[in-house]
Amino acid sequence: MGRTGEAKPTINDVARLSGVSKKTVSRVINRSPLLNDATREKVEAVIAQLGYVPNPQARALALRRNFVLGMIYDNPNAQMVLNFQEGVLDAIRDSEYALVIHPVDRHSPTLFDNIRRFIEQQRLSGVMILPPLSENDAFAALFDELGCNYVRMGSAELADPAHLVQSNDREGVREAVECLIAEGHRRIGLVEGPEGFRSAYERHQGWREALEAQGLPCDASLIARGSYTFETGKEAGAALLDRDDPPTAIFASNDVMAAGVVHVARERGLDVPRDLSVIGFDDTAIAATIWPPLTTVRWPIRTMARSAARKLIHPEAANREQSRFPTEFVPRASTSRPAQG
Amino acid sequence: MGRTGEAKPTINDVARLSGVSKKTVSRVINRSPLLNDATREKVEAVIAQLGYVPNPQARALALRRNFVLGMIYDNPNAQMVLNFQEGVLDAIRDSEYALVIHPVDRHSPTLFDNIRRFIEQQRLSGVMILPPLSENDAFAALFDELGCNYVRMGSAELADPAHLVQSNDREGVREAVECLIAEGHRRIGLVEGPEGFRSAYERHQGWREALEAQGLPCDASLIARGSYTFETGKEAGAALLDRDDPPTAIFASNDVMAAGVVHVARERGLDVPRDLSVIGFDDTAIAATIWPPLTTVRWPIRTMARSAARKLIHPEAANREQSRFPTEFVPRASTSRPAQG
DNA sequence: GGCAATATTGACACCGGTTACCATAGCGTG
DNA sequence: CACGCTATGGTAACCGGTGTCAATATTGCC
Repeated sequence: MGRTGEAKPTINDVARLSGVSKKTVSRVINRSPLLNDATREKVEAVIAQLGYVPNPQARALALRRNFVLGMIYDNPNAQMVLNFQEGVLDAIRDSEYALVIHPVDRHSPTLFDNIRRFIEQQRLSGVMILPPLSENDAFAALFDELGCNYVRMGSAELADPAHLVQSNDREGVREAVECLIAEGHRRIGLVEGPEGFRSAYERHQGWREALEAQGLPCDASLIARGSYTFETGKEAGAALLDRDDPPTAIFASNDVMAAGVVHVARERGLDVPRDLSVIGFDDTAIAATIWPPLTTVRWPIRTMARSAARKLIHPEAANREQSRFPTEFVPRASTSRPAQG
Repeated sequence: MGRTGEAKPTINDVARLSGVSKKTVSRVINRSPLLNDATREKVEAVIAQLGYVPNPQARALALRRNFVLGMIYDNPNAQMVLNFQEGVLDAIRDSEYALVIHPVDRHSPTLFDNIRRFIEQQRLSGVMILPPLSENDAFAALFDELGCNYVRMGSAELADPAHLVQSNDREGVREAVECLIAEGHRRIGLVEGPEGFRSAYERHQGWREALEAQGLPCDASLIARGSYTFETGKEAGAALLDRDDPPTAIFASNDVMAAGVVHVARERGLDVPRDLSVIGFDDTAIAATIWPPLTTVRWPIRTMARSAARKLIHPEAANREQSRFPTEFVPRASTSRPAQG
């Protein structure tokens, strides 16, 4: 076993002690099939005795590839980012890959330089880009230019399916809003996500499709915009509730904003769900944590992350694997039939 | 600028094009002082022209050190983990360092092997260990054995101050509980954290010290244990509220459990804070998000993370830098005077 | 037993940087 | 003008792995 403080054993030490060449040791490490069992066992014994572990930097240099995946994001939602990280780690567990993370500020003027430097310096074998960054086609161009493999997480049809893992937000929202309609709601508000977000657009469309399918109006006064934060959820919720004719139900484009809507309803003495039904999106931890527990739409972040990581690790298999994942409606206690009237 | 798909330029290309030796290019990269300005400028021009970026793997191999920091954790609290990641990234921004993350399951029987493999394989320049993992002295021994630099994030006095960044949880809790007492509360419950957690112990002691200083009883029936999750917070809260003589205020050892307490109080028709005051710990996003906004104690995770990363990057400076950080009381709306009676 | 075919193994260059040490140029001196 | 010094730059070896290809050992077969 490795002794404290001493230099780590190298492939040369193993070769010398087992009386074979470096190359043979290398073959043992890489499980080359053209190798005598006796030799293999002899070398493996020495490896175990020395506690030898191959140096990943040397390997990366010789192979001209680095067993490191990168994750680039700028996301207000901690739980989502963490779920994603977990999913990636599921995929690389027990492999030689590692995950380096690179959060950025998407409003920074140096964003592109920042990402370029990150990619050039680290020479990753691939990167995953989370929304909303992933919605920007300019990044795809940058990664192509840098010769860096990448996968974008998206919520909609984007250009290049080989570099994409997506969920079907639109259908998920439509299903959720249809449930509200089925329960008798007729005025259903929308707290939509920020301008320029693909996910915001898709969820908006899901809401619209559900209403239009039932011949219900989708007028603009039923829509308020937030920016995926709790505070803006409160503001948007307040704007909708200020109408003369407030909605009896509100769909918010993410859980955090939905929590803001619940919050502001409460401040105004409204009971959720009796006076107002609320539905969120994401099914992050907050959904089950607030009172009342939030009805929401879950998208399988962790599963998608696993898939994204696998695409980077096994590029050949990339195009075979499913890359569109269904969402799931999660009914909880923040929705009910509307109060009559 | 780097052209798409082509092999990246190496130090040899730069040397050839600028008509000097590799070594001279290396000197330029490393800003060696014994170098003619004319030569330097010539080489720098070629570097810019080629878009040359040194290969970090080759560097790591030659220098026998890897510019990568690791972060090991098993934490139920997403916001805390993310804040920590942000802090580390503050510290390594604009440097050549990268951060790799390694979440683990602390109940896994293979935990030690898992961490050992991670360290041996990645050859990091240092790792940061988050609570509750950081409270286990066996890890420190493991890292010492592996010759891996490390910093433990702790909430209490631990063995080795050079490898430790801590916050003063006990004082923070004492201050918070003293505020409750000052408002007139006399029966103050404690939802403590899981057995074996140093942070749980320290926060428990803070509660106890505050009560004892005022001569108030701290009997065991005022204590219920959770495991830092929302569900167990609900259960512990329910246990305390089931007393014949329920507390008028409850301190929960983290925000998530505090949210659970608020939740269960609500289920029983109690109004927070009128019928029950609740204080949490951490000041993660959930604190401001639930209703009513939670009074809590903030520990400066991000600042501490920055400090931890700096300790790993500049080991010489490690012992000079402050390594005990104060907490801060954050009053919000979940506390008030007790209802009389 | 001799030979070709095949299974194993080794020698050596190379990946892209670094360090140790040497060579040369420019310059002041005796 | 030979000499020694400093400033600068080059050469070669090395970090710890990998690929190529040739060398050797073993085996099957006549």
